[in-house]
Amino acid sequence: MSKAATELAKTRDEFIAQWGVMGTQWGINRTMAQIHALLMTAVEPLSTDEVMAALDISRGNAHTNLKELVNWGLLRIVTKKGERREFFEAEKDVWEMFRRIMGERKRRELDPALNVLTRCKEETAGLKSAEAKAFHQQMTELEDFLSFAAKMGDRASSMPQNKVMQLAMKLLG
Amino acid sequence: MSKAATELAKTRDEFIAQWGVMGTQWGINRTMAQIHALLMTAVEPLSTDEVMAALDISRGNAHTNLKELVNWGLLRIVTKKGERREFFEAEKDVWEMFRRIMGERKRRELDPALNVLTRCKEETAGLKSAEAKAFHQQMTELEDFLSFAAKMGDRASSMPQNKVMQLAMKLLG
DNA sequence: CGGTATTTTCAGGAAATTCTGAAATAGATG
DNA sequence: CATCTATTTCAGAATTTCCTGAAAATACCG
Repeated sequence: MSKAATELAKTRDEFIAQWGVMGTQWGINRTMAQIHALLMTAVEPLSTDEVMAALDISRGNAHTNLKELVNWGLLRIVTKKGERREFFEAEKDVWEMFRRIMGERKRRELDPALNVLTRCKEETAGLKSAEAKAFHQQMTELEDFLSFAAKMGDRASSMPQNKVMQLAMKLLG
Repeated sequence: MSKAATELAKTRDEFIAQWGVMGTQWGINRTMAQIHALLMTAVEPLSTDEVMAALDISRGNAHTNLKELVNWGLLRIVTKKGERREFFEAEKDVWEMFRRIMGERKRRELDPALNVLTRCKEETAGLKSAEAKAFHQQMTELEDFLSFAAKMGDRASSMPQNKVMQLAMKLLG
C-alpha cells in the first residue's frame, strides 16, 4: 500500500473509532455507530463478512447492528447479480441522514413522552387543590412544548432542504 | 390523606417512574431523570434526605445525581435560614429547561464530534486519490452540517422566547 | 478545640447492556 | 431431496454502567 493510502486508512480508522465513542455518548451503542461510520466512508457496499473483518466483531453482533441501522433508515440492503449475499450501503446525504434520525428519535422518544404527559394531565384535570393545579399546569406546559417541538421537527424534515436553509438563514441573520 | 390527594400522588408517582424510563432511552440514567421529575413537580425545594426517601435510593446515588443535575443547570441549590442543609429546587420554566439541555448537549456531544471531523478533514486535505477525496468530502459535509446545527442552537437559545415563537410559527405556517 | 450535622468520595457489588459463538432456520441449486 | 450458503436467533459470557453503604472530609457551633 502506498504512503498516501496508509495515511487515509489511518484517518478513516480514527474516524470510525471516535464515531463509536460519540455514539455511546449519544445513547446508541458503540458497534452500531462504528458500522455506520464504516459504511458512510465506504466506496462501495459491504457484506456482513467484510464488516466483521473490518471491525473485528462477531457475526451476531454485525448482523444485529446492521439490521438495526436498516430499521433506522440509515443503511439499505443492496444485492449484486450473481451474488447471493446481501450488501449494505449507507445513506450518504447528510441532510437525509438527519431527517431519518429526527424521525426515528421522535417516534421512539418524543411520542412516548407525550403519551405519558397527556395521561398525567388528564388524570389530574378534575382535581381542585393548589398542588394538583400546579402539577396539572406543569404537565400541560411540558406537553405543549414537546408537541410543538415534534411538529417543528416533522415540518422541517418534510420540507425541501433549500427552504429550510432559507428560513434558517433568516434565524441566523 | 384525602381521596384527591391520593389520586394526585399516584399520578405523580407514575410521572416520575415513566420519566425515569424515558431518561434511559434519552441516554441519561434512570435516577437522574427521576430526581428531575420529582423536583419539577415538587411544591417546594427538597433536601437530599427527602429525595432519598421519596425515591428509595441511597445517599451516594441521590447526592451524585443531584449534583449532576445542578451541573446541567436544571436544579439550583437553595438554603433556608436556620437550616444548615442544602435544598434543591428545579428550574420549572420549560423554555429555560430546554435552553439548558440544548447548551449542555451541544457542549458534551456536538463540540467533540466537530473536533473529530475537523481533524479527519485536515489530515486528508492533501491526498489526491479518488477515495481520499470522497472521504474528505464526506467529512466536510458532516462538519458543515453539524456546525450549522450548533450555530442554530446557540442562536435560538440566546433569543427571547417570543422571537423564536414568531419564527417558528412562520415555519409551521 | 471537641462534638455534631452535612456533604463528598469511592470500593465493591448489583444490574443492565452488549457481544460471542454456535445452533437453528431459511433459501438456493443441481 | 441432499447439500451448500447465507441469515437469524439466542443462551451465556464479557463488559459497562449504576448503586449502595460506609468511611472520609468538610462545615458549623458552643
